Amino acid sequence: MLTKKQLDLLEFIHKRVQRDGVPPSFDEMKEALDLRSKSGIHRLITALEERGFIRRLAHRARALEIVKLPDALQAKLSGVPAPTGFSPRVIDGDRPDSRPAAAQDLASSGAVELPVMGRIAAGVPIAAISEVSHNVTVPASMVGKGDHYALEVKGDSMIDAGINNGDVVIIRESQTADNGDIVVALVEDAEATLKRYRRNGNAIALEAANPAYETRLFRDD
Amino acid sequence: MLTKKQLDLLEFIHKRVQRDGVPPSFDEMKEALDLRSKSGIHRLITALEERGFIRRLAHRARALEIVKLPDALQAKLSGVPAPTGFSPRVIDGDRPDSRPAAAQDLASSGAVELPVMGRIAAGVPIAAISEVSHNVTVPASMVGKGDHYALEVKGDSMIDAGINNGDVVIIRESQTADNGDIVVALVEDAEATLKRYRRNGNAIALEAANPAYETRLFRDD
DNA sequence: CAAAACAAGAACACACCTAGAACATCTCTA
DNA sequence: TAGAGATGTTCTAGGTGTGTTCTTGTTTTG
Repeated sequence: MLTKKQLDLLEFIHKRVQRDGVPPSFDEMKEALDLRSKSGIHRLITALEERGFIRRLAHRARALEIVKLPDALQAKLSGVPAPTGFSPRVIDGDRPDSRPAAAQDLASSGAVELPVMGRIAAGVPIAAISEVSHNVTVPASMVGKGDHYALEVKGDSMIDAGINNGDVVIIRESQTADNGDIVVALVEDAEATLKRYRRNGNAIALEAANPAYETRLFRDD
Repeated sequence: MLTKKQLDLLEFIHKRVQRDGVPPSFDEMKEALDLRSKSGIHRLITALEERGFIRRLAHRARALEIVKLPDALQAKLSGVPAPTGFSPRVIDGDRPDSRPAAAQDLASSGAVELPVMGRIAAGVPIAAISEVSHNVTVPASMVGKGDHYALEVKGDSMIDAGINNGDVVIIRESQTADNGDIVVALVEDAEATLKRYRRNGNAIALEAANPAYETRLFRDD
């Protein structure tokens, strides 16, 4: 999936994040790969992003994040013997309730099972999400790193973003959101809606992707 | 499932990814199989992709990835009858004995694998559908009775029906269509488009779900 | 606010790569 | 044994990956 250079760069980024907790700048990557120019790095980064290995924010310093590692690299870095090797990693028996072990099992066969946590309003808010209603199986390619779950969308407020009434959306759990991300917004602990997130100073805007709905503004807290 | 040549190639690719972390180029594969031309490799790769053993990005160097290994190869390489695909990011090794491969895993977990037969234009027609480009795994609940396949939608002509550019649609093969059904229309044996079907007497209308596109009318035959 | 740090990307050169048509064999299987 | 499919080969076309130099514009920081 990746060329040698791309793999090298990914490995370097990963090491730096491990060591410093901060991704390297283009200049540092340039040095690491022994290049004389940053624009080569720029293209490699673009290629990695295109292939889904990293995520990035445009025009932001060091704003990149490793989404997944290729199998080869993962084996190498973790010291775990090669995949075909016999590698019984025992997982403790405690299955975290809402994240079924099935999800992991299936990953190897191109599919992942995710819990559907009920419905969410894209227009009018609905009671907050809590219970697992059932599971759906989705292609593994839809799922990146981290914990995920699914929600059924009710309403049409995100229609311009290609999210229709009745669609099932896959949500990645995260502690942060970037401007323009579509997020599950939990407002006043009671209503959960799907909105586009935009922050401006200490104001937060939740926009619908449908002109018929208004943007809602909130204060920082 | 695979011919000898296909299996050989798959084995070679697997070994190289294991060793280098980087998949081989067509040229390297050509050497490995002792061929004088890369186009033979091209066909083998296509065959492997069609059968779901590898995934690939078009027009990208070395952009291929092994999705699964046939049982025979797996046993051979590991010396141990491994239960799943070879992907290491999965927790393997703690399975109740040998569950063969993807097919069964999926069947028991509410998922079905369907072939993606290329792209279809929702706006402008595209050459008729024929070849399998890769497979997708979908929830079993999306699939009813009969044969199904998948198509990737290109264009926006069905946007009002909730079908967006880039969506993958699941098609059920059928000999008949009712008024209002969305069908894959094969017109004059050359163009395949996604349209809403409507019959009136002996005239057939193919409507797009986007006011920007015109309804096309055909005679019965 | 200005300087320093950074990301984006155009343009050029060159090696490396993928896509696919066309034709001849060869090998199974109905 | 005919037909379909798999393979081997040759040839052609065109796109990609990388290294380099320079320029432009944005963001972060002191």
